[in-house]
Amino acid sequence: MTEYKSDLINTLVSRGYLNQATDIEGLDEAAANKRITGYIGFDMTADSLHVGSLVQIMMLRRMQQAGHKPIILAGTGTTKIGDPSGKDQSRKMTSDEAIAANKAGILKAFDKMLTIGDGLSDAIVVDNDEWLSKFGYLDFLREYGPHFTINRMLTFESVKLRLDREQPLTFLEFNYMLLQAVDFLELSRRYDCTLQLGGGDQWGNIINGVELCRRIDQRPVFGFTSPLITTASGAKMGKTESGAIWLNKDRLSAYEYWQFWRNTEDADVGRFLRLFTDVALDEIARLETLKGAEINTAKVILANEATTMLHGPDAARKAEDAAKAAFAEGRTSADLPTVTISRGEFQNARSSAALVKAAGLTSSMKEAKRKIGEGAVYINDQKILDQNTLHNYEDVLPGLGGFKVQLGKRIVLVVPN
RNA sequence: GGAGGGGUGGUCGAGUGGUUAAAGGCACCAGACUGUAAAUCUGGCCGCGAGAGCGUACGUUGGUUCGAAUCCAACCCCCUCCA
Repeated sequence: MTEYKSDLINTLVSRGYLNQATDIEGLDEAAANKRITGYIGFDMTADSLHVGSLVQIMMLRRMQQAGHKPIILAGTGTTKIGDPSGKDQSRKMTSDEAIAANKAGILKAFDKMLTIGDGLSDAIVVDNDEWLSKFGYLDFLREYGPHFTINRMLTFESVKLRLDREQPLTFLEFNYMLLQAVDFLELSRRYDCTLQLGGGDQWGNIINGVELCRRIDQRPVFGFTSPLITTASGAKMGKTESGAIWLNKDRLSAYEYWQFWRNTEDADVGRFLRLFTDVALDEIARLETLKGAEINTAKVILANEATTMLHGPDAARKAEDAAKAAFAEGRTSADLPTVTISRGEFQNARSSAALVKAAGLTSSMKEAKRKIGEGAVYINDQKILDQNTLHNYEDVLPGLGGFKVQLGKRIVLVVPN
């Protein structure tokens, strides 16, 4: 493997973040000689990011760890347009109010993962609405239009995908790449930002920015993208039917976040440890070689590290304890996800099926009953065979005040009040 | 504006008057096996009901018919070609 001069590039490459980069030697040189500033833009399309964006956040973190300065670009302006990259259909327009609310939610995760502030390598948050919303149409066209040819724009993956599939690509979306290119130019001027990072699907958008900076300001800037992270079995990471793995606590509890990492496939453990934790490379190399059931210790480390980084050490420890109690020792801990139900609805008892449904483990009574029939349900560690078994409120677990309701490996504490 | 094609369950995609809650694939959930893994096998996968069954559902709204996702009309949306 090539040795790079800078800590930053060495780290990014050796931990598996490199997919493509423009002039990596030039970037390496720059990063070796001075503090550089790099940014990643985030869409404000939901009120929380999910693990799909975690690689991106980690890259900013790696920059910070290496003493460089990360910029978190909140894409309020660009979200008003909608990035067509990697999507075979247009997104619905998001209202301005929703975008503002989403921004607040999304920024919470960055507080945990990065140091944000005024220090030399502290991250800063910038919003592209600041400049994008100020352009007049004619001014914008005259200023930037001449630097882009339709011929070239048509060659980009995001555009070709739509055209090939005969899916509509609106003029609105077609403009997205110009706006992102202008973002890079603005950031390079305002903050001396010389690096844009992003996911693999951002390559086209990024090189447009790199080229724009060179054409207009003759300023050499760099682009760097990460690979799309899939699991060893080929699935897109972090998207299950039961819901995305959200980064915000109010969307997904620390316990469930911990469980997500704990359930990593064997074949992914090493790669994920490198990407998503700060564990040293030689230690990871050792953990990877664990065979059979022993690799579970590596998964626990992965879960603990990842959860600590996002939700803090206390949350991680509680999640680990709760999991250990539930799976290894058959105990029940108060740190399991909790659902409250109202006693009023039922006089003195609830059926097993009703508890499973109330716990949110199934979406309907019907399904709850089915699962009971399959022998998948345990309540207070008793296997339930009859869906009509009644559970009196007096039977809640002492000390916890709730029923432990388990469907497969998912466990929820259902507390009547 | 003109001509043609199309809108089916989470998704892809069959079905063109009754045997269709709607084939099949994927995704997803659970069980078995295990190590809270993968692979494999099994079951499930609109809702309510213990069940017979009932209620909703094939872009929308009406209509024809004993009976429609399937036929007709109007409307909405999408695609292709032409202007």
